Amino acid sequence: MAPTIRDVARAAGVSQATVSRALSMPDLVRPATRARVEAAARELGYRPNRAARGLITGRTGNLGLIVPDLANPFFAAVVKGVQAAARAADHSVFIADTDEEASAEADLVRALAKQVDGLILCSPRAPDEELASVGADTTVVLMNRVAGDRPSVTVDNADGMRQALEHLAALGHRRVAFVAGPRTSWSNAQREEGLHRSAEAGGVDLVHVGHFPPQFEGGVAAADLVVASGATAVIAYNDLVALGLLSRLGVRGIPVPDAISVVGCDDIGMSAMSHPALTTVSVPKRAAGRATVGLLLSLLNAGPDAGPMHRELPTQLIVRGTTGVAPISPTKGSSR
Amino acid sequence: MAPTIRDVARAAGVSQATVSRALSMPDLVRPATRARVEAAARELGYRPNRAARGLITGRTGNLGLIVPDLANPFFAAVVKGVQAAARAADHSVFIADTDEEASAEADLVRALAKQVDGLILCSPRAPDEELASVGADTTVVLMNRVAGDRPSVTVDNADGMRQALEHLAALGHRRVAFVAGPRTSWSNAQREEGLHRSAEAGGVDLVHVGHFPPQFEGGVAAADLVVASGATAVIAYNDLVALGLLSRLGVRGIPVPDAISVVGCDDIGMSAMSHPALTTVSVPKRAAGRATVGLLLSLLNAGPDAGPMHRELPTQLIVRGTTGVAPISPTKGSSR
DNA sequence: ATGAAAGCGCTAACAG
DNA sequence: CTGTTAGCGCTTTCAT
Repeated sequence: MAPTIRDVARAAGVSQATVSRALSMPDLVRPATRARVEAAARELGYRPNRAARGLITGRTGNLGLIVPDLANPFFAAVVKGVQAAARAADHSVFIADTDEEASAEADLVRALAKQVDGLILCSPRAPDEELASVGADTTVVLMNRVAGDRPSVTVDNADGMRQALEHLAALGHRRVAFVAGPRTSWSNAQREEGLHRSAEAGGVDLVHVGHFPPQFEGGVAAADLVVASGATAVIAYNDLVALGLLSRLGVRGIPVPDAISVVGCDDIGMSAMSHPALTTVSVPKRAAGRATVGLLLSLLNAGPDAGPMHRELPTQLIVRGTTGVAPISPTKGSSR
Repeated sequence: MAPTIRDVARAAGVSQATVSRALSMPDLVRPATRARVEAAARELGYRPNRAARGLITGRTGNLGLIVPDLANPFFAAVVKGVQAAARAADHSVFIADTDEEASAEADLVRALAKQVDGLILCSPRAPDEELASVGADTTVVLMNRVAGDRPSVTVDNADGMRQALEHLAALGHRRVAFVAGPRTSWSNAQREEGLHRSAEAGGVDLVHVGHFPPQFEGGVAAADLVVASGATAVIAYNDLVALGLLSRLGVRGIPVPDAISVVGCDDIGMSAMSHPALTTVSVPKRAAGRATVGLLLSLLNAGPDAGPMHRELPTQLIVRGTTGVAPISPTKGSSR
């Protein structure tokens, strides 16, 4: 049986209350007493039971994180950022994966709400209305999503798209395709919107290519549509899709970037490894994870008026090998 | 304030104990009463406080999972398997990432031990001695590692290597390199050993190429050594390394599989997407995660004599495009 | 500065 | 079948 605070109290010859104080509010006990308590605690290998403490303080020291898909390297990176920040603040984190199913989100929130001080919903797929009703009994902050006036951390998707489009325009591209991600993704909406604005401003034709799952396979499936669209460049919802695009273009023998330029989004590790390396809009994944934990913690510690409830992190285009000058004669309708 | 069991009891006009029973041991209360309780609970949106329950039952309903690196797709897949199985058993899971640092493992175990019913250490990097002392106060099961008589779930690494080597031998390869992973990885040791045995049996020369980090960069760094070794085929510690190998070979203009064959291990999603697609030893990642949760849960429910304390899952070679017949004149010492 | 006692939300005897 | 009582490990008044 693990030692309890009573054991320590007995060993140190003080009351439970004193042990409690010595350990969590050290300046409330005489140094000599504190030393005795600390010695006894160390001796016995005492570790306070957080659940019991939580029962009374109302704080569990736990955070929850819900993501659409852990197998997606983007979310894996976010998780690492969240982890690191939580650990630094001496919190543990529950992680749950919805498998891209919007309906699972509310369930998971309910399941976790009672066991955590706060919850991070990363890129939630549920519609705004549903999101609004969720998590009444715990603090929740959104990441990669804005909904009502829920606190949130986002990245500047629109600006990233602007950078990408200006880069392509500067290379002479006048017809650019966008391979859209999940319909329910807020980031996708942001990216589309940013793209439309920039395309208009820059006199670029924007071709919208269906919605595809945010995975390699999505890109593979989208590639032929992109080619047929006559675009000389394509921006993908994310790097996974861009990589799928690259793969299918390779199979069809369409040279990148000579015949068509490709831009991804997120800058997952893998994208630097493709051949040629993928030009992509880098998103600060780890930093966003850390920032979200920071926001959540400040909310918990200082209440809702502790500062700004929204934070937006910058994005940055990274030019690598998949973008080049537009071909003289666009590959309109055929690849020859 | 969230409703407590008292609120429900009052609303239903029964005692707390009856509510507790109605909800967790339904057959101990009269159907009519049960219905009243259930109605009241639903009405109030009552959700039992698991921490409070845990305080008395000694069961938290939480599991802990510690992995070396969430950004590694292999572990991401494992995590998904663990997640799914835990959720099915109505358990939540704490996940922690050690960043490949062996010393972080013990700390994390200590931090989590009190809050979980059991802990899964996935591919722990700590030495056996250290592992033995860890987790006295909670049930821990190992995954991808055997240490003492700790319960564990592993995969048949040696057999996977055998399959890979026999495949290569059948293609005429007589000199095969192995790019080793982390020195502290048990899986790596298993793979090396399996390889040595099979190489001896099959009359194949095995060349051991240093230890490299289990990442893309590791493979990039190893490629030139492999080429210089005169091997006509190479087996990598894992797919990430194999992909790095492929990349560097591509840069050097060495055709795969014509000049050299490449085999990976793990079968992470990405490996089917390379060009050519990677031949690899598939490891049942999700299934291993599920099996580990199963073992842990049976340990918790039925005690240490509930059945076998070790499970080994099979591995399976998947032949794709990076392996082919050995070149007539091996690329001994040079690539021309 | 320290101790005694109350109680967080829940379940487990033990009566009835 | 159901209510009463005790108490899990801890923090927090309230005394002293």
